Amino acid sequence: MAARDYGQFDGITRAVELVGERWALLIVRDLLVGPRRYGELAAGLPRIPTNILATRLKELQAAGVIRRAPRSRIIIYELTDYGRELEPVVLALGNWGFKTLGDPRDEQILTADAMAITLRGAFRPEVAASLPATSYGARFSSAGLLISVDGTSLSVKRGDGPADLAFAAGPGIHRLISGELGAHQALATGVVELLDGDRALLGRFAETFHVAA
Amino acid sequence: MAARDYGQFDGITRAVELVGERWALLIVRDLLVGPRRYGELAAGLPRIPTNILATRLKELQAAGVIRRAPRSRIIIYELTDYGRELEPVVLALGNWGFKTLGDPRDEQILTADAMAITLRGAFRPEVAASLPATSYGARFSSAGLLISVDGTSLSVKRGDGPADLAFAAGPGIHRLISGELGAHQALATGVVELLDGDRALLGRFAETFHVAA
DNA sequence: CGGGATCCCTTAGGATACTG
DNA sequence: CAGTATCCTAAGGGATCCCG
Repeated sequence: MAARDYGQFDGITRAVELVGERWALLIVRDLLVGPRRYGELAAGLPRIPTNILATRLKELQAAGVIRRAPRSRIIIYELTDYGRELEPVVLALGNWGFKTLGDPRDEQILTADAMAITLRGAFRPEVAASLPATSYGARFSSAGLLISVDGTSLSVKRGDGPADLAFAAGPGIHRLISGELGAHQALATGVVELLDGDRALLGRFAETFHVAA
Repeated sequence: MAARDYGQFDGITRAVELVGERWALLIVRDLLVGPRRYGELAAGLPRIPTNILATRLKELQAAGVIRRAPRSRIIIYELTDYGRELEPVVLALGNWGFKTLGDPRDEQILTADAMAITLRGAFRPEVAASLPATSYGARFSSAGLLISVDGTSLSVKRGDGPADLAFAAGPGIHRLISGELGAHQALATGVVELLDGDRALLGRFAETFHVAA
C-alpha cells in the first residue's frame, strides 16, 4: 500500500495511516457503541459500498484496531483495547465537528450509533451530578437508544424499554443539544416528539447533554 | 463535492468531511506549530503533490479551519480560532499513533514540525513542575527546534539558538520518548547526538517528554 | 522565486451484481 | 447474511510548466 504511505515517521502520520482512510473513523464510531455484525455496520452506514466496508474491516483488523470474533456461527466485529483508546479522540473530534453542523440536508440521516457517540461527547458529568438519576428512551428512524444517567456516570445503549422520558427525534435534535432551541421549543416545533413520560424531563436532558457552539 | 459526502448528520461525520481528506490533518499539524508559507508547507510535506496541497489549502479555507493572510507581499497560511481548537484532538491522535510506531523505514522522515507536535503531546507538566526550568535545542535534518520548559509551561518553536542542551536527532528519537531507550543508551547508540551542553540533561528531557506504550 | 496551474497516469472509491 | 467480483468514475500521485 504505497498510496496510503505519507513517508513520515510520527504519531499523527501513523494515526492517519491507521484510521484516516475514508469511512474508517465512522466504523470506529459505531463500534465504540458496541460490537456489531457486518450487516449492522452496513445498515448504520447506508452509503458505504459493501466492498469498501469489507476492505476497511480487513485494514482495521490488520492495524490492530478491531478484531473479528466468531460468536457461535456469526461473526462479530469489535474494537481491540488499542482501538478503544480512540474513544476520547473520537468524542473530541465529534464535539469539534458538532459545533459547525449547519442545518441537516434532506438526505442526511442521524443513526442511533452516531447519536450515542454524540451524547457521550456532550455529556456533562458536573451538571448531571446534581440532578436526580434519570433514564431516557430515544427513538430514531433506525433504532432506539436507552440512555441512563446516574450521578456522574452515563450509559448509552441500543435498545428499547421503559424510561422516565421517551421521545422520538431526527437530525434536528442537534439544535436542542447546542442550546439553539430550548426544551419546550424543541417540542413545539416538532424537533423532538414526546412519546411517554414527563415532558419537563426534556429540559433536564438538554442540561445534561450540551455542546457549546 | 458529492464524493466526500457521507450522507450523515453528526459531529464526527462533519469533522471527517472537514479534515478527513488525505494530507489535511498533516497540514493542520504543521500549522499548529506556527503560520507557514506555501513553500514551507510543501517542504515539510515532501511527498505531497503540489496540486493536492493547493486543493487542500482551499478546502480547509472554505471549511473555516485555516486562513490566507497576506503579509506585505507574501502569503501566509494560519489556523483560524476554529482550526486551533483541533489542537487537543491532534495531540491526542498523535499520542495514540505514537504508541504503535514501529521502527522507522529508510524513506520515513521526521520533520521539525512533526517533532514539535510530538513534544507538545508528550509533555508532562506534572513532571516538569518539579524540575528546574530548562531549554533544549534540537536539530533535525530539516530544521531546528527551540524547546523551553519552565514549570508547567512549554514552548516549542522553530529556530536555532543557545540552549542548556543542544542535540541532533532523527526518527529514532521516538525510542527515547517511549522509554524504550534510556538517555545514555540513546547517546551511546547514536540515536541522539550531543551537540552542546550537559549530557545529563538528556535524562531530564526524557522525563519531561514521555508517551507510554 | 514563491505560489500555484496543467498534464497524464495510477489507484482508490462508488454502484451494482453475484456467490458460498 | 456476509461478504466477492466487476465495472466505471473520480481523486490522488508525479512531473512539468506558468505567471506575477
